[in-house]
Amino acid sequence: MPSEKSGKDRITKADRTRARLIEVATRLFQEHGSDEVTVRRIAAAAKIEAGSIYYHFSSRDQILRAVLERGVGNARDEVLGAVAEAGADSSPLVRLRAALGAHLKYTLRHHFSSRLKAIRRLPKRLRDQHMQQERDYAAIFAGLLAEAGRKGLLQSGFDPSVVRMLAMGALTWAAEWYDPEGAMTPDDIADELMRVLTKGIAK
Amino acid sequence: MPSEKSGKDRITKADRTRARLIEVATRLFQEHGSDEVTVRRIAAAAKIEAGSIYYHFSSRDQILRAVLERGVGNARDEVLGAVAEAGADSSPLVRLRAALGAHLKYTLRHHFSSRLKAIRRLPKRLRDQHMQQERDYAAIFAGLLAEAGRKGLLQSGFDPSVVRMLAMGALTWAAEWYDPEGAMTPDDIADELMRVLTKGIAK
DNA sequence: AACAATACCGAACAAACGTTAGATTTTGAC
DNA sequence: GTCAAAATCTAACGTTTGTTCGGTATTGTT
Repeated sequence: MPSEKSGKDRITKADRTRARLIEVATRLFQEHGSDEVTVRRIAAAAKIEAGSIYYHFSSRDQILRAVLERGVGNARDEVLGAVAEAGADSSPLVRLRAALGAHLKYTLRHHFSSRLKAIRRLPKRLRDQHMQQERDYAAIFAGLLAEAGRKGLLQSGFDPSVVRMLAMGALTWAAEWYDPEGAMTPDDIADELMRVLTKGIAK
Repeated sequence: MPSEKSGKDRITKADRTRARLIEVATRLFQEHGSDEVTVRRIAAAAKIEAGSIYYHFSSRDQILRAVLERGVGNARDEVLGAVAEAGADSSPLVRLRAALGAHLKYTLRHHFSSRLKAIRRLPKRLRDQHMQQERDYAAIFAGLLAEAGRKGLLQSGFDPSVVRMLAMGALTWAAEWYDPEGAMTPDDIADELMRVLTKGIAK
């Protein structure tokens, strides 16, 4: 295995190969299910031989771990970016709309949900770590809801955490039925959800 | 392969074994992902040898097909049952609440979502058939929403099919985070969703 | 140019997979 | 009890999987 935490911060060839491996593995995990992707396919897509992968990763699960880690981290960055872009002084509900939209776009782009089921197979230690990342991610949305509540924008008598999970779940699951060829854009869907979320559909 | 469409309606031993195979396969697909369940594990759980399975099913995919078929069929039955129980003359929104509750309960009990992933791997012919079943299932909810619209119970300006998918998705995804040990019951969650769906959360 | 360290190849491994086919047992009708 | 049909067993098959390892290029430094 190549340089781990060595003082050398020079970009070696192994670093590039490792990055390329994570890149193609991520793409393959998106396009096909995470179970259909073999190390040989990853290797082929990275223009490398199968055995060479084990110079960079000690096992297949380590690749999955790297992909998941980068995945959640990126999603968090994108959602936080969208929230920031909405402006810190905008309404919490506007920022929530931005966050949900970014979440949906990321989920669609990376077919997030198909990965999650792989988590159960992960070693306990790594799984816990990933769950923590997931909690941090959810906290963004919970924070916005809480802020809206504090500013008196919300009704009372509902469970914010359940609503948060229902809303995020609705979008996460949207990746299963969303049709890029259809008339709806991701923003349309996010708008629709936000509309239901705020005003409801009943007269 | 045993009796197919023979006039004999006697319950043979193969019928029982076949039923038992579907039963344990269903359970195994729930508990573990559908990809981790091997033919040998199904056989072992059914107290049979691996090779004997091929007396009842011509391939592994045929088992999966049988499981999916029974799964969607049962879900449909339960949802329709809950709707009927609510009374044909009750408000469409009350019946929608009943349908969503039944959907959630079935999803929780059978860990439905974990199965859907396998659909992409199914032979095209079988997949189309299953998609059709899925559409029939969704039509129950679409019908209730449409009826509510016709009776003037709903606002205008939202897309019913998107709302339907968001609502069903929110519950389907609930299977990923629902904690049976927690304070919430499935009915609580269905109530919460129905509350948001109708009244929204904003002031 | 020479020489370690680095990066990768390529062939093999054992294990597990779905599946097959012949032998063997179990079942139900007579 | 007999005997064919039905149901299951048993032992293998050919693949594919993740992984290992000794060898071979490639690289960067002197």
